[in-house]
Amino acid sequence: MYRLEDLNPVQQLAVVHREGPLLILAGAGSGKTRVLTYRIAHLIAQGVEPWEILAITFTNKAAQEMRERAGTLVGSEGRGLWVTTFHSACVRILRQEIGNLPGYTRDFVIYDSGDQQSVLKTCLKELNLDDKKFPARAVGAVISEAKNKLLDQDNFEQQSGDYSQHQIAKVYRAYQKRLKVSNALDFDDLIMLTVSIFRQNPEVLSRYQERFRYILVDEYQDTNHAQYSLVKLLAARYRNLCVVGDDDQSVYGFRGADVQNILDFERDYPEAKVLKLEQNYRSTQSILEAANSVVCNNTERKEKSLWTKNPKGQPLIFYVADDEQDESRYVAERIKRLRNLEGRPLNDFAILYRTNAQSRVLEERLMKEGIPYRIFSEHKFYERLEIKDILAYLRVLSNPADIVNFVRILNVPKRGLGGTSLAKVLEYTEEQKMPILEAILEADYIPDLQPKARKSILAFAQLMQSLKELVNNETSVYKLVEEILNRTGYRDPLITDNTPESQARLENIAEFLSVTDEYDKKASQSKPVAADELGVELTPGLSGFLEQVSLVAEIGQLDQQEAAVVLMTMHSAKGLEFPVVFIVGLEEGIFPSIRSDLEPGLIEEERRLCYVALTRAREKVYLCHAGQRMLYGRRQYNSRSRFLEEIPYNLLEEIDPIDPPARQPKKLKSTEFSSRVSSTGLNSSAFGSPARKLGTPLVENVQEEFRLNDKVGHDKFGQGIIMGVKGEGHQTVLTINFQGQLKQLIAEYAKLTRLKA
DNA sequence: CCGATTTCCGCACAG
DNA sequence: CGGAAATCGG
Repeated sequence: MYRLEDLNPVQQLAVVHREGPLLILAGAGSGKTRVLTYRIAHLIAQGVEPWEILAITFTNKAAQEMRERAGTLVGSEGRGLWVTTFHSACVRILRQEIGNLPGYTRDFVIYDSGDQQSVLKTCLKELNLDDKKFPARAVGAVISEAKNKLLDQDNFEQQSGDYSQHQIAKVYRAYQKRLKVSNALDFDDLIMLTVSIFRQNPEVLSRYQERFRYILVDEYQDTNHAQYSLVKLLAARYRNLCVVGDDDQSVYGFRGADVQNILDFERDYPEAKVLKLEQNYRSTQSILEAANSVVCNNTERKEKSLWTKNPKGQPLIFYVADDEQDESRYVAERIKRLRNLEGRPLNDFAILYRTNAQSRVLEERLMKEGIPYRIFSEHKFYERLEIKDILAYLRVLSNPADIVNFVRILNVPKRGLGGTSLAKVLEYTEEQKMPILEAILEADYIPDLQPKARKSILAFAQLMQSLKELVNNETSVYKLVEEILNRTGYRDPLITDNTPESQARLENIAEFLSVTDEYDKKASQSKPVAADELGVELTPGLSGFLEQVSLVAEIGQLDQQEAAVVLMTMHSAKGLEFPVVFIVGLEEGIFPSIRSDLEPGLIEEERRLCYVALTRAREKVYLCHAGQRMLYGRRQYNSRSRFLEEIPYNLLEEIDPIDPPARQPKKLKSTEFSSRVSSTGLNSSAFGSPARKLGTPLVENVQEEFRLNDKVGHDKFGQGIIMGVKGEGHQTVLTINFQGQLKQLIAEYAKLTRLKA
């Protein structure tokens, strides 16, 4: 059972709000998952049927967490409730409504980005496009972007202007054609085509509108246009749409997320109720204040001010490293000391970086120091070569038209069938317009094949035929995979090899087998009983298994409970929290990334990322800057990240209080922030300003008109207290706390009056 | 056709 | 620098 008393007043309002649109602006650590799950429980308690509720998240992890937490609140009352990702919801709808998409059957397969890539390469070759001018990756990105904007191949062609766009429009068309031949959809299609079916078939849409009378969307700031439209369509009738998000945490612009969706919610739904969850339960005041003062430099954002009842905590610690080696040494050393001095377990620590390339040095250091660590999101289980191979067998068996996966396995293991034979097979398949797996049964009629190749293809065809019988006899997935492995001899070369890599592959295969076994067992229990099964219906058999795999992409991570420091990008840290957080590489050109210099708006996204990173921490934040850094095989000299300058000085300390006080721990001198080295790595003298060493004061006579903690008055913002002083003379920038609202003002222009304390 | 060698290229990323 | 793809030679 759930208790409303466990929630703060605003959270309660969010939970009990019943009819009509609701926008919940949920700051970092404000208990939004709690609100969402309680809201689901409350709706059900108020008599809403669970199957009338649709809760959408972005990641499987979030969906699973929400399912579990909702499950403990409502128990078996939750049967029929949908708590899923956008993609998984769309797949379920599409399996049902695929009849509205000519050319597709319900066995359709989902192509991942790798599969997508190989289809694109074929298309580019077919159209004789220079793959230097049109790299498959880039073209794929354009097509994906188009789909996220709901532009199908016709719309895209219409709105394409220059030559290059017209060429891409051709590729787009060819690409869709090839997907259809393979009875395949890519991830972006799942959303775009669901929307398209809804738009073209009002009676279909109507059924779903009637069913999902209450819709909840998590991380609404991350929705792209297609997802936004999908939600809008579904909610159009009952308008019981509750969206939760934080515009300050929108960091996925690069994959089509549009912050405007959340900013415009009140325009789309004028009757919307808006609630702000501003109490943070996670971080210390210092951390929160630092995060706020960084993000308040952004212009396009909803005003909000996070606060907390938590203690002030210690200042954020700032370390200037010589280079990336020194940086990693510092991090490792700090972790060791905090473990010794404060008895912290390894799981307390997270190291966050901007790009994956930064992880290696850290890894090497941790390894050397014997500190157990775990890299979050190394490449995905289902994307490993051997797993993809086995999956390719399964996919072709389930969908005989699947060309990409056919190509993948034709010569795996080695059957002496290379590009030449493959081309002939493909040509024949295209002419005959039949599924490729059926085409090769007629290998005798395929022209121009070498006798050896012909024989080999026929043998392969018969092998697949025999495996297909197993599928038809509803053999368990486990048994099927075992038969594939045995009959193809897939593991033989790995066993012979006996290298560490081949050993790892064999282990992965063994793990895959246990995944299939688990699936067989789970799916055969017809009723979802346990609470954690809310919203997951497993179809027994191969197709159900494949769907699960396509949508989940990551294997249940149960065995990763062992204590270890975690390393991850700031992006993947979103939604997580740690007692101690290290943020490394605070350098212009790294973080913020080099690209934010030119593209407008990008810097604001980087700043939000900084906000996300800082607010992951509960107790302590360590910030590192390296004066020089080896990256991508070249040495870079970067100046300090502007984000460091945006944190008020009184919240930063350069000497960690856990150090023995050799000298008095000093506050950072503001002058140390004013000098910058140009990001080209050359010193700035070439640009007119005199070369000088970092740390040397720029201005000799500092007029200290305003000092920390001075009380000041402003005719617009009222009374405030100075939280930070940065820069000198004309450039002095003050960070002022006006009743919880942090503002950064230029002292010279702000017309401030000094008040007596 | 296959393995070895060279060349190329580089943000963030779930589904 | 390191991984993936392209190219070369047997």
